[in-house]
Amino acid sequence: MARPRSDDKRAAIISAAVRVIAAEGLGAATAAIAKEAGVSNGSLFTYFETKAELLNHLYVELKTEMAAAAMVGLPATGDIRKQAFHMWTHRLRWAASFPQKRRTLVHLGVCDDITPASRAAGHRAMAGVAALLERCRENGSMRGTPLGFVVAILNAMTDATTDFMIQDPAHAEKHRKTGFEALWRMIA
Amino acid sequence: MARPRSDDKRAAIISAAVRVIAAEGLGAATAAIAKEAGVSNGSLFTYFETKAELLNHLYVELKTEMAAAAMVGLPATGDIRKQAFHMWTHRLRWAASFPQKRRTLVHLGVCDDITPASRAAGHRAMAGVAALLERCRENGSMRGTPLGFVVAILNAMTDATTDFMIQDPAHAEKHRKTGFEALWRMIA
Amino acid sequence: MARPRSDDKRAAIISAAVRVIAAEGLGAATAAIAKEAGVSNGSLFTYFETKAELLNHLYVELKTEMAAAAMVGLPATGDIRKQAFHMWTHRLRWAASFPQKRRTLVHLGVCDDITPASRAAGHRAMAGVAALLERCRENGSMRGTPLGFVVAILNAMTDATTDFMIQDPAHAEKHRKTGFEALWRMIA
Amino acid sequence: MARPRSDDKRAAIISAAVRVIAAEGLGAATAAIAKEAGVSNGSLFTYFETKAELLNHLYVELKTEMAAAAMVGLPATGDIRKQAFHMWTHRLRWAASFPQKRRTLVHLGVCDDITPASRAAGHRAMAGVAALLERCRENGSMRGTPLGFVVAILNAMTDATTDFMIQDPAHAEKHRKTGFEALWRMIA
DNA sequence: CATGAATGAGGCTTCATTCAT
DNA sequence: CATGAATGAAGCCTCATTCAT
Repeated sequence: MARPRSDDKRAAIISAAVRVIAAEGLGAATAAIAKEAGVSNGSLFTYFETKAELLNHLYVELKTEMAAAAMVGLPATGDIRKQAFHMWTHRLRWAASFPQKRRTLVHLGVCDDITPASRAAGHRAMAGVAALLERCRENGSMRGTPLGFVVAILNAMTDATTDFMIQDPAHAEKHRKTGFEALWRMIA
Repeated sequence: MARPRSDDKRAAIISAAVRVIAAEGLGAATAAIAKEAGVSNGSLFTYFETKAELLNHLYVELKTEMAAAAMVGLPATGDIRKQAFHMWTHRLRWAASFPQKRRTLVHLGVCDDITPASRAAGHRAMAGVAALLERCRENGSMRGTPLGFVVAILNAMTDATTDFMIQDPAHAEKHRKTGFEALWRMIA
Repeated sequence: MARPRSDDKRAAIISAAVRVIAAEGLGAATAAIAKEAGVSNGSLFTYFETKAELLNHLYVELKTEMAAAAMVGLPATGDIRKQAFHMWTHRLRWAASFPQKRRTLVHLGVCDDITPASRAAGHRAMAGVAALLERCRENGSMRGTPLGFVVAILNAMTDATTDFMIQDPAHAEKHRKTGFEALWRMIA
Repeated sequence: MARPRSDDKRAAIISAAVRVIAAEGLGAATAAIAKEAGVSNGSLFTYFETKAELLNHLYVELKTEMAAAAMVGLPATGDIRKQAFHMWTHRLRWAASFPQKRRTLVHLGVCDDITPASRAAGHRAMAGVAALLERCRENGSMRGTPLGFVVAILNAMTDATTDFMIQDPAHAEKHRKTGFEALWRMIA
């Protein structure tokens, strides 16, 4: 039944795209991505019909991975603050562990080619995070405001903290804590 | 490095660039910008030797304008919280009044062509804001952390709040206040 | 040169090619033809080693079919004018009944990939028509000129008449007759 | 006022297109045309925004030139048959003198990129020819039929005759006459 | 200096054909 | 043999930048 479409190759393209886009920005040539993936120029287009489609998949995939990383191993029960800190820590750890992924995600966040559908998928991926956040703020100062706003603030805080951890890696650990305290003061 | 004749023309190019980049992203063609500015194709390059140079000037100019807008009419004396709120309000107002400038600035924030020198200039433009912030947090919970971190958080909060005011304009006023309260809880 | 298994599949490809080329011109992708034929991408190339080969077969086949259609049911004896009119009518009817075939044939008539051999085969397929024409003109004004020229004129007249019947279908019947009278005046 | 758009260059592109398309068909690469015209790749697109636009201009230009050639030096008065023969002769002479132009025109006649507007312009260019034809047939056997049909027949006859003159150049002169007699019998 | 034509290096995508399954 | 993924050479067109006028 012919050579089946290879999941490996698809994954190779996606991960090559992360590397190349992190290095060159969204202007990165599809040819460069294909080469980095060890795949022919045209093959890229059997996996993604269009550069925009590749970008959209990348966006959803990275956002999903990030959200999953944030929630992995979350203690099912226990102090809500502890849970929130777990999420915060894991999300920052992901950003620190995969700086190219994060950088690419930042690029994609501003990219005009990302469709509303992809943005929506990104939001859905964050559902778990949002739910956790909801419980954090349900008795706190932000109890009245739309959850979306709180999520936006979380994202912004995460980005700022990450940026600063990268700029000043010597005190990364401390910045992580400071960031969380600030966040907690805000929402709880 | 003779200064080109017309400052008007230069300004026209910059403001055209804002409009075109807001609409089309950083991929906007220099020719499109020139046309929007009512200037010839080639003239653009007598005012900016390179597209990258134009982008850098744009970045610094917008960042400076934004910072200035935030500080304009700041009551010289009086309650620090009131001053901070003034700054917060004016900065958000600027973002709301010039959505294209804001959008362009977001694009430029992620652009690889912006040099470290330009980023530094952007920081310098924010000196007044930073000083105000310093006074806000000098007795607060974030007293120990680098000022840069606090500035980063302010920027992130501003962006998130602006995004949400745009998404949900019906309650823009309320979001502005909510955002400020959250910010204040964090840093003061 | 083992004959491939399925004559059906071969026929499916040919008839798909007619449809696709009629719609998209000679630039039609082999993949599109294969898909329309319900056959895999690669299979097309076990039936026709090359796109050019497919086009050549198509050319000969259509030309042959057209010639056969023109001669089918030709009264063996009787008035030569009546025979000629029969041929004329049937040929036009074929063109009207299979507009895609005709359109494709027109495209192929100008295609650089059609070999002299294929053109020759096309001529051979027209032998019956040519013989009939020979009898038409043997006592007429064109008695001295090469038969090939007369055939060329017949073809040209057929094309022009068909074009006009398509353009102005309300009077198709009348145009057919007008065309034949004109032809007859010319050659008989 | 900058280098003005050069009519020479434009003409060079058009005539290069004729040569290249005559040789390679409509699949000819724009790059090949540009090279043949002694012009850069991209320059072609300052003169014709699109390959299709080039093709359309080519079509109208060639059709117009052909029609003009047919009518040039037409005796204003005198025998209508003589006038028709003059037109016939000059048109065939044009086809013989510029075989590449004719060949390209044949290609373009079947090209899907030629717009209805261009076809209409082509018809307009043939207005003089059509008027002459009208006078030829006004008392003849085709007096009742639409002029468009008669024009179509003329074109078809011209093409057939040209083809045959090319195939059998030894008797070109004779074929021209034979063709005209046949035409005259048909329409007059 | 202003203008806009000229340049040519790429960029994205398509496609005939090959080849692993 | 059938299948459809793989390949990579083009193709069309865009664009930053240069240069003739």
